[in-house]
Amino acid sequence: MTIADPEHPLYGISVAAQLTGMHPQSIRAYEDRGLLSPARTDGGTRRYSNGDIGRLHRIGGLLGDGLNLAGIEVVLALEAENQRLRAEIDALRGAPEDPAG
Amino acid sequence: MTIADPEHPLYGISVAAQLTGMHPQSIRAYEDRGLLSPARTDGGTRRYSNGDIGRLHRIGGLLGDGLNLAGIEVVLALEAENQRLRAEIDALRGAPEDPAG
DNA sequence: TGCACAATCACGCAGCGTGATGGTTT
DNA sequence: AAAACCATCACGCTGCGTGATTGTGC
Repeated sequence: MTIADPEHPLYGISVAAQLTGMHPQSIRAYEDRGLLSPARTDGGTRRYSNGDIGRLHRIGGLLGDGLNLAGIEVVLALEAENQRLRAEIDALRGAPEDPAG
Repeated sequence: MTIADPEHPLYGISVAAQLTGMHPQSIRAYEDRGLLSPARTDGGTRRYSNGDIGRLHRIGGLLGDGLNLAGIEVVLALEAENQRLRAEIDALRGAPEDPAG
């Protein structure tokens, strides 16, 4: 069931805009800054996955906190690394490998 | 030798400005934003430690990368947490508890 | 065929740097 | 008494949101 994959391309940009409360132009600007990389159709139209929507929500939260795009880029990278470090700690402690089972 | 303590208050704001290449007004603005908390004399004059200077250098680096103050606040917190997580991993791996011995 | 999309330009608002001012600490 | 400090105001520059435009994909 690849359709349930969080990275499966599902939405056009206007739907992504509705789901996130963002302006389509803003979403394109975030992509220009490298904050996300949605899939594209053969013709070049963007297709957003649920993972992309989640990432846009995180971006919107950080924007609401007053961060600019340069800061959001660094923060997202640090948060990803942080998550990886926490997983490593769990593994070293012998915790269950995957809480989602 | 408390004088060697990296948190020992040493410099006035103009010296801190020289050491970091920053404008004194900017340094005060960073403090207003909660990015650092230098010591104060009884009269209220700021005194910067070497730790404060290092933090200002890090702030300057992030500013050079285009981050705004809101982003720098989040990044510094994430970097501190990141460092703590790495130390925890080292400890779990049986590395020496304190490299400074 | 029509509607949504792509890419680009223009304008307005807010954050930040920095100079100026007047009073206080060292 | 002088020099450095404090806090605050004012102005200019830049990043970002967003509307308008013209052409293309679905």
